[in-house]
Amino acid sequence: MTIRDIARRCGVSVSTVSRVLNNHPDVSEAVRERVLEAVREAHYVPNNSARDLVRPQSDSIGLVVRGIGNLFFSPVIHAVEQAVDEAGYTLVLHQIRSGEDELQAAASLARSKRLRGLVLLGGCFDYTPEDTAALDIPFVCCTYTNSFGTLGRESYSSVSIDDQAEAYQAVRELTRRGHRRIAVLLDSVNDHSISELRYKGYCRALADSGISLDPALVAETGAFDLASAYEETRKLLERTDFTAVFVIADSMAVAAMKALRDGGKRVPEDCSVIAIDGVELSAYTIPTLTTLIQPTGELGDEAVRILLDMVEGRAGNRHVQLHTTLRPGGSVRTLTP
Amino acid sequence: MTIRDIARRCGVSVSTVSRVLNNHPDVSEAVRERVLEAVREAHYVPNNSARDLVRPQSDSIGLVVRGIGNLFFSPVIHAVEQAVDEAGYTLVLHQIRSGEDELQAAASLARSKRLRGLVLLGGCFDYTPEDTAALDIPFVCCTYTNSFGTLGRESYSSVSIDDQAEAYQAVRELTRRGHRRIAVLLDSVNDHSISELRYKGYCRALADSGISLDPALVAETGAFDLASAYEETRKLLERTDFTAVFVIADSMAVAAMKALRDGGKRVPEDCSVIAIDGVELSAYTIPTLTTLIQPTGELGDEAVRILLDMVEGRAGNRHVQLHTTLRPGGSVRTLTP
DNA sequence: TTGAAAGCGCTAACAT
DNA sequence: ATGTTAGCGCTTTCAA
Repeated sequence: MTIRDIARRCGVSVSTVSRVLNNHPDVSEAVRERVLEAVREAHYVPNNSARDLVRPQSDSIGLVVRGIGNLFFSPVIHAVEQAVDEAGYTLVLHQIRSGEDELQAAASLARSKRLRGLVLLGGCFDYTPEDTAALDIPFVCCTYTNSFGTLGRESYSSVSIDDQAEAYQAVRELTRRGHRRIAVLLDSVNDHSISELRYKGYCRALADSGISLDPALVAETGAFDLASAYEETRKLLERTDFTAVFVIADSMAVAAMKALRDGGKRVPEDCSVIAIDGVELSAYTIPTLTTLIQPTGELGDEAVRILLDMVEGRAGNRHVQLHTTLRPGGSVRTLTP
Repeated sequence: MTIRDIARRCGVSVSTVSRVLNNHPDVSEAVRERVLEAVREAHYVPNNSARDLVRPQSDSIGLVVRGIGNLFFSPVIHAVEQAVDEAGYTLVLHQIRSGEDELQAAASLARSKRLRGLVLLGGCFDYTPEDTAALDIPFVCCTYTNSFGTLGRESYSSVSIDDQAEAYQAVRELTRRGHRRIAVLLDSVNDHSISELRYKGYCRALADSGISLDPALVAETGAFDLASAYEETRKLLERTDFTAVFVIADSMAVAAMKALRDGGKRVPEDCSVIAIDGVELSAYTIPTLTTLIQPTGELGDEAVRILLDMVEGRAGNRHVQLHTTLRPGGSVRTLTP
């Protein structure tokens, strides 16, 4: 079933059918109706490949996500989808594995799908100009920046929170409430990524509070999954004692709270827990997780706004930094000596 | 950058480049090397649209998901992706909104992307033959069956658990442990979907245990989100009393446990909770949720196996029913009178 | 082993 | 208002 079949059925030319299909105004109402009817009854759907091939440019925006299952990404994906849709573009969602190179994947996707622009979700923080060379369309790093790479700020766009500053705030919230033995649960202290940034914020907060860093309080999971977070927290408990833990992500914090409880510590009576992200589910843990909520909807909206400004030539690249909001929860208590 | 540019750069014809790109054997090693080198340095990626257009059939399998954010779907999507990949096909992931018609979306996707087959995740349970008429390629309903539709069993494939039977098991687990005032938390008793099936299992289990159905114990949320689950559980608590709740999904159960706690009930001391699904996170609630785990990996694997058997003509349609496994958890206690 | 050329389904000039 | 036709980038006969 092609456009020619429809044309034949209606006794018109292919261009007329094409015009109807693309909502061009110069078609008589009668013919338009006839064509639409034929399209409907034949269940005809235009072949996108042929369209893409012939159109000067597509209306596709790519979204490359590392780990669609990441709880924190869900609302961001949703927002991006909505924003792209509202702007009249088509979203092409592409998920990659943790091992895959997102820039490589993005470049392939961009060329094969003729993308106009790209949103990268959950990518690396250390691109070099060579890495991004293959990407010849506008792109926005969503939820991260190139803090560890050599990519100039003028050569890419981003929307994110200030990971270091927010981590600083989270830990300061603990010191403000009297905690001094504060552990940190993270992926790795030098992953050149989110862990490292948030770890720096932790260190700076301790320093500013006159607390010296105790390596025993640093728990590295080496991964982002719940099982490792649980395990590391158990080990942490056996290794040393502390009155609070700063966890770099909500999901890990859920596992950490479980580990604390299984290790005989009540949250928040014996140990406080604070995290960053703010996934919906952590509002339903017992106790509710105290966390710095990322503005997921705005992150997605803003990413698309920046991208389309670039795509449509309204503006050049830019970097936007958003802020978190403290969701008080019940996992942090004030220490009264 | 097209195949012609590469051809020119190497001083060969486009057909030769095409042969190299498609791993045809009849190219001299020298030329092959030269072409590959040019491809690499030019960052050339073949235009997929052009390829799709000219190839008799694509190597694409579609996965249409309603709600990518659904925790329970994550591992299934992962498994499908892996299986499709391993079989040498390309997965096209398409997420739809809750309002959208998945068959409509699937049909469009199928035609525009020339899909060979489709996996439907989280679709409706009540298709009619007319609904699926537009779908002229093999498809598999993953995690559901057409229990409420008029579609003949011979005209589609499915992989799922027996929702009614599994719900029956879950509730029987409660009655076996002495519970008789058993509430149920679900979306709707007649949604012609998963809720309705699991509700039937609940009713049957009560009947078989000689317990009469009390309408006050039936809590309908009207939606699948956490907030509604929480609210309905709070209302349930005010309305009547009970010693156990059967929740039709893990995610809702997490919210329910919170509501019970906030309503002054300890789980499992004052109220037991059992659910179906088995998402990773519910293993980290306090207490660990007792639930019937769905074999998510197998659901995905089997869906792809069935689909490819159909696509490659090895076999016709078929229906596979898998079983859940009880994850004991700590949210159910035995009632000792 | 290689090249020339047809044509996949569609859109957008350019004609009429 | 409608039709004719030239490609878009690619794969694949068919010929050399």
